[in-house]
Amino acid sequence: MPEAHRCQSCPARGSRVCRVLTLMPDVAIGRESMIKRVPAGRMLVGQHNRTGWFGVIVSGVVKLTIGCEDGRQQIVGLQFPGDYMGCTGAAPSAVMAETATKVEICCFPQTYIEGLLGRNPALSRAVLDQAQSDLEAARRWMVVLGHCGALERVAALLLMFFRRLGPSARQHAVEADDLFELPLSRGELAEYLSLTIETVSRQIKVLKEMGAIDVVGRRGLRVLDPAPLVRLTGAEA
Amino acid sequence: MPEAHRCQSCPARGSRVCRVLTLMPDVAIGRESMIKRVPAGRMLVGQHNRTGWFGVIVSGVVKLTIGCEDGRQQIVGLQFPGDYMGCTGAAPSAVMAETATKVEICCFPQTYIEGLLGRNPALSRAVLDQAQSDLEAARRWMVVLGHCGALERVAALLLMFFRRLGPSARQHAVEADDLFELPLSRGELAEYLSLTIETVSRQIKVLKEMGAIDVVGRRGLRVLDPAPLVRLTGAEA
DNA sequence: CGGACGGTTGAGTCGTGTCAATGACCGTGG
DNA sequence: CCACGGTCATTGACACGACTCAACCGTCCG
Repeated sequence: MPEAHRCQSCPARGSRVCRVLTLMPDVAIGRESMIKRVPAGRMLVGQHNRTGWFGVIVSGVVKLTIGCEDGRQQIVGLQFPGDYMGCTGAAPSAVMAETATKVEICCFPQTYIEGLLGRNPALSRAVLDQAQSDLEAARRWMVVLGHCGALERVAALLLMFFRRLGPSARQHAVEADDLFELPLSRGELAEYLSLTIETVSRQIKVLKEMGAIDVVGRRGLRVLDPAPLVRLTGAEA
Repeated sequence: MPEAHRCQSCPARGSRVCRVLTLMPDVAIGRESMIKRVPAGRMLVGQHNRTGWFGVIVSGVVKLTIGCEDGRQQIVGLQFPGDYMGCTGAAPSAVMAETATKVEICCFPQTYIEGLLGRNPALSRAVLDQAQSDLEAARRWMVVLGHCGALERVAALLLMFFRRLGPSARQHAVEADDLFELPLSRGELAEYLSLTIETVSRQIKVLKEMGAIDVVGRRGLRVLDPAPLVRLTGAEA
């Protein structure tokens, strides 16, 4: 498929990195990049491993985790469509990447991207911008973990999913039903929120009884009224 | 003072950004940069303000905070000598920067650095590298806040100060006494650790009774035995 | 249909926050 | 130089929230 076509219909085409890449005259995306399709629950980047590639997520959600000595692991970030993957830094990282859902990634070989970064300031600027916005996001999340109780944490996370994956973010606006699928299991929600599964479950129940959300099955979520969620996350207790 | 002299004796000269800057032939640091001297407790970057400058910390500690609606604020990061300040990103940030101690910063005008970044891939690479290592540090700290109890958190922070500010990091190795000064008050320690002042105080007492540390006055700290601190932070409970 | 897994619900404990009082440090002014 | 006051730090008693342990339930597979 010619790269013009592939990118034009790509959900990630609006991202900082992709905007720059598609504008670069000497980059033939169709020839250099490759769409990786990965099922859920697969490890993309192991601890202290370099990737060998650099990619932009086209669809799906990737969780970034750090493993603890006791065997448990904590989720320290989530990557959505448009975000890039694959550390461009030389230093090996303690952060691992694992697919939370089925994922499609548009991948370039690491060496190819490294060359581009050295030659093209606009690209490194785009990558820098995203790294800084990731950093900002991580710091804002630290505040949630620090100042907020269990209910507020759950509300903040569900609200985030609603905003990034909910019907408003979807391509087909015709979709009348505002039901969408959570990319994480209860256990993963707990790992991200630094809570136990039981507490997460209880707080979801509370939000349900408040009339803010509706839960269908294990992963289905409907936001009936965003206002209580916003109120909870805005005014940290 | 000629820039060669100033940089040669600068404590920050080993940092990624400075290494690149001093190697750039067209940069006359002495002409473009300016050493800012700021007393403790001064706001460097307010909320949603752009800085107008870009700088590398020469001495002192800067705390990065995010303000909450309830008036309280949380510390989300600390910047030490060698780290850069001043967001190069276009987006205004919710993160504020405030001096924790007396601070010296080697500052460049924002416009000057922006031009350099657009022209010089090595510099943007250096900035990108530090942004990514800041990101990694923020994520590792999230794990501390998430998985660790009060004692472990305090131990982790004191150990970090010991490593970055302690006698081993000092220029004059002749200094026999391993006493050093904490850059943060108890209240600030609490804000960084997401604990209360009282809890911080109690845990410091515990560490003292373990024989790991000795506290002199309000800010003096002596690490008598790093081992218990390392053990506490390594094996998160 | 039945097992297995993930999720929900309940009772009890422990840790940290809260509130309140005391104590130590460090400026200021006499 | 010392007395004083304010701020910061320490210590104690108590309450509340989240974790732990344990049982149950629903859903999704074979």
